[in-house]
Amino acid sequence: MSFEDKSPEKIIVQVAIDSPLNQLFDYAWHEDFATAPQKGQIVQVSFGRQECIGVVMQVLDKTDYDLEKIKKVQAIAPLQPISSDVMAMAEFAAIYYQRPIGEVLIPSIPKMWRQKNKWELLGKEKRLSKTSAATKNTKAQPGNEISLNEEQLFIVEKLWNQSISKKFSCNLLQGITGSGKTLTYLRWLKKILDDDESQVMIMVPEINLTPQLESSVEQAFPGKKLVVMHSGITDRTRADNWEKAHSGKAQIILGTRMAVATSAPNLKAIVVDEEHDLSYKQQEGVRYSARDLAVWRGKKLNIPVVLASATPSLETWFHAQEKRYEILSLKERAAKNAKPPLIQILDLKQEQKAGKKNEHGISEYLLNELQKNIEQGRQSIIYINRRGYSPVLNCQACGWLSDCVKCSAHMVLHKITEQKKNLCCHHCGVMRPVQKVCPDCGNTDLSPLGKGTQKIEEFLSERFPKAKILRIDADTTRTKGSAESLFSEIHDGDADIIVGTQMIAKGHDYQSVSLVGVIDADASLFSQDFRASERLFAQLMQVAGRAGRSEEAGESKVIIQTNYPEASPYKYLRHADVDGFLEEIKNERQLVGLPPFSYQALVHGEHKTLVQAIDMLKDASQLAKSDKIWPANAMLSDVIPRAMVRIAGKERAQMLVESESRQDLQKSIEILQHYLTEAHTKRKGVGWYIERDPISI
DNA sequence: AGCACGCCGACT
DNA sequence: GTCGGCGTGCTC
Repeated sequence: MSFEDKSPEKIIVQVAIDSPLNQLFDYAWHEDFATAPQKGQIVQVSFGRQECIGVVMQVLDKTDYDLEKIKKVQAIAPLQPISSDVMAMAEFAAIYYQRPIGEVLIPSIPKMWRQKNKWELLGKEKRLSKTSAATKNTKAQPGNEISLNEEQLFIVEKLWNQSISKKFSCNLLQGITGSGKTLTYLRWLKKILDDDESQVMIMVPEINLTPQLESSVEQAFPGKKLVVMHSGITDRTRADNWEKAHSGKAQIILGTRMAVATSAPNLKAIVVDEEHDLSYKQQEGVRYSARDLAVWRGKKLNIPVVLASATPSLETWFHAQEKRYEILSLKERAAKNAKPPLIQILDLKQEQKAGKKNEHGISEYLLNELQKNIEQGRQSIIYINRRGYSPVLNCQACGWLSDCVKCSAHMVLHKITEQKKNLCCHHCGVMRPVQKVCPDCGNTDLSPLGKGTQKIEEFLSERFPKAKILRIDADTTRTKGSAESLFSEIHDGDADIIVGTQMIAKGHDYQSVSLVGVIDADASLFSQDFRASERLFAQLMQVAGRAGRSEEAGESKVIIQTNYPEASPYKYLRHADVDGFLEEIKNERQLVGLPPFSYQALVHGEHKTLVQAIDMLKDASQLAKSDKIWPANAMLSDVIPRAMVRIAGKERAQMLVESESRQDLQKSIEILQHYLTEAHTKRKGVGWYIERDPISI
């Protein structure tokens, strides 16, 4: 090659790379490439001393960078460009969540597609194992469709009309447990899929907890190709599934929050099931809300979006009230004769006054109900949202508590075997054997304070020695397949009592559970977080829904123990009054100007020392507020230590940015980002990030 | 963020 | 004499 080659007509592409640098990098399009560059193409480039993959963001005929230093694109992935809606969504998310575009886009591409040496392998068909499942699926069973009730049919029709009109619309599909939300939206999607080209996306909170979901959705669409996208599948499967969606070969994309960025050329509908679920919010890296992005994507594509929930998030519910979203309610229980469970709020103070016993936090009344239920051969659930044996170990002589060295949290006592107990920090994961004596005073009488699932399990097995008790929490479901086998034990009727955390509330139908007992829910009433009561309500509604899903269960009862029966979540739970509850918290929020009546972003800072973390945020805050273009409408709070100051040895501080105007909030976080970047260079070891729409503050 | 280069301390 | 500590500087 000679210097005459430096023709000015060189094609330049701007490439997004997975790096924290907030910029694109210019590369020359290799003259040997047979095709012209296109936005969205996945390419391999040399970046510094490393080889990495990038995405073409723009095609230009010149560069502002030094032409001498420009490198050539090395290879093009054997794939179509990423669909334009995903590209646009990534560009939006990069600005909205204040992260470089590459950090948003590149991680959404499966790992194997990010390795050039795997490209060829991925083109080849895998072994036959998975294809047999597909063949099984083609065995359609026509006429086997469950017939919908009038309410459901009406909604299917309404959604179908939206599909025909080819316009964006967002729908809140609100219906109590057992009202057939899933059945309803599946039927609508099926109509869409009558067109062989069409694709649909279904998002669910945590698919690993509902292994049977995949097959049940598959059965709903005989002859159609379904792929799943979640963290529980192998890299190879994920790469294959992504490609099938990306190329249009798969019609149904079922997955968790990560699925929202799956490229799909013919997407015609998006469903976000259990839209209120917090797992839609990514809590590390780019802290996006998959639900919000799904709505954005639907709008971009001019297709209908369905947000389904029995207990919608206040944000979604409010949009529906304000007529920005269409509200589709399912008010009837689908199964005839299935009666809603009786919800009792049990006042523990009254019980105590009446001299009733309360063993291990379970009232005499609840114990008696348990006893009755066992005698009748029915299943019961005891819900306690705390895993482990006991939340803290305490020295009664000197008051020592089992605190974690690296975190501002107690270490939780876990029973490993009958004899052996460990202390474990739920925040940094540190685990150590429990000491025999108090490290401060040498006292040998250390006692566990409070109770978790293990302690309740232990107590119940002493109290009901003949009953079969199963515990379901993060500890018993850690290994692959263990959740599945536990749940099938329940379905087979092997368990009399199920003790568990919120894990038991998600998705599963238990046919013969007729008693749900909630113990120790009060703690979240006093949380700093303004969303705590909303969460508690949703959670309890969901566990309550586990009772009486079928006629088999007969008269079902939900007993919620509390010291504060007048607290609003309990008040509305009594009559399962979702709208009443949401109306009340909406009014509260309006009064104090909290979301959805304002928009928020939380600026996090972290460092080994709290002072440094705080100072850094303070500096940025000062600079930002005195900037000429700082919006008058944007409020910046004081810098405060986080509720949990220390995690894994890092001290954390925060400040809140709030505005009634979305645009002004955007403006202000851009200003803050600018100064943080400056301030950051002046300090070493200080980390920061801006979290848009924080779920807990 | 990676990954280099670069210039000072305890080891075969 | 070298391995390695992490300071700072760059990535089209």
